[in-house]
Amino acid sequence: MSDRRLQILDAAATLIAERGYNSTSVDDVIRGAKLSGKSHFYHYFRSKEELGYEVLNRQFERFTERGLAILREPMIDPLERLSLFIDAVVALQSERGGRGGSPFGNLAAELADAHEGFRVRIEAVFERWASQIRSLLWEARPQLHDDVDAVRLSRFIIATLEGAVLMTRVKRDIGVLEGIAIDLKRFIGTHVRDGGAVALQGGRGVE
Amino acid sequence: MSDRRLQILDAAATLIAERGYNSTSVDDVIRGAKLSGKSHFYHYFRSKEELGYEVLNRQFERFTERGLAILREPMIDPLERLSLFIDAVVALQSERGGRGGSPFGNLAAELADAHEGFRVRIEAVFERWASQIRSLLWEARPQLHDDVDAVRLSRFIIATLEGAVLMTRVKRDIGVLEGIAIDLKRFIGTHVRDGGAVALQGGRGVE
DNA sequence: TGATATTAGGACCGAGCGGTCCAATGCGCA
DNA sequence: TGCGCATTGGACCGCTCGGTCCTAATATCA
Repeated sequence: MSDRRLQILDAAATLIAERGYNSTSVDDVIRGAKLSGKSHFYHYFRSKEELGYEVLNRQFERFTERGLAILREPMIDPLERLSLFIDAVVALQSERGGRGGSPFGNLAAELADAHEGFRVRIEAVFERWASQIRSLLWEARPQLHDDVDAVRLSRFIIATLEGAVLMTRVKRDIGVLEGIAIDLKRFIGTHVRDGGAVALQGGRGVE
Repeated sequence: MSDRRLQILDAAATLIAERGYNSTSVDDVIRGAKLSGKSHFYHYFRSKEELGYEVLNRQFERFTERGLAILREPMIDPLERLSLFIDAVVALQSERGGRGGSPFGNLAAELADAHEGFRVRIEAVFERWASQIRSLLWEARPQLHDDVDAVRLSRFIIATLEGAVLMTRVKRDIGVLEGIAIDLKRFIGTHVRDGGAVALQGGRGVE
């Protein structure tokens, strides 16, 4: 992948995260990536749609490196990994200063009904994310109650995190996400055999 | 409020829920509400922005009538009301066939960072919603553990529901929302003194 | 009947959109 | 030196956008 292509992708990713796909014009991307003109952009991408697809892929790659990687750390207890992963999501959002929500959730809300091509790609992203959590839960199954439904629990975790990031954006208050993260860990703890006191810190109401 | 105004508001609400605010043109609204032309529309609304604000208000009014009303039913046990409210959210989304997510969540994702006017209005909507849940939790406090944080729990409920509706939209599968609703009730149940077996049905893993 | 809103309908505006095309540069490499 | 590619820069296209303006037709009620 050429440098310029990555440069365009990064500029577009930032803009789309801030303003959404439709409200980010190709001219905005050109300005953001400091290209010389339209022809320069269309030298690298066939269309704005293609750009959008690749931005989504790249955002997921980044998320895989900076967030999901924690789920696969082999030396850490699986449930603690899950806790660290939730912390990482909070930290990632904190870095952005509350603005610019989840790159997936944003596109989902904007395009899920309007653009089938994006919908299926976003669905695939969430599925890959969920499958990572599922395999972690599988790894942790000796510590969990027998009747834990990994599919349902993984969806619950993702939905809650996505919703929490959205609320944080609206209220411009990272504390919202932090509080929900604590409660989410508590909920996961209720699936653990001994009550969840081991790996998932944060008892009821403890800040 | 004149009939025509309401007609425009309803048409716009449907379109904006489906396609978002930016992707709904004034001409679309005119076609949807069967107006004769632009001047006819601008006879009732000063701008598209004003229309958007009033659509948001109207959506919240509708949600107050059809959803939040359950939270205030005086003859039902508060925790059971909360359960019924969650069921109502599921039913509302089910009616829409999985498409068209939360009218608030959609606008939030699309406009929270880009348009301050919308952001503060959406924040107010979520705050009013949260306050209804808080006062219900206050009512239910004899049944709850002493250390339940009503502010945090109400935010958790809203975030999870919003996230779940979004996931349902992406996967086009109402079962996602139904599963998360069950888990959400279970989580609320963990805040109840006797273990939550009374008002909130649905034990662990029971479908 | 006449005065007054409301409704209808279309022409028009400046701006931005995604996208195409073209001509002129640099710039390394055989 | 000359070939080929990346880069620069701008003109241009058809279309849609939010919004304005102006003129009739139609309903309402004194």
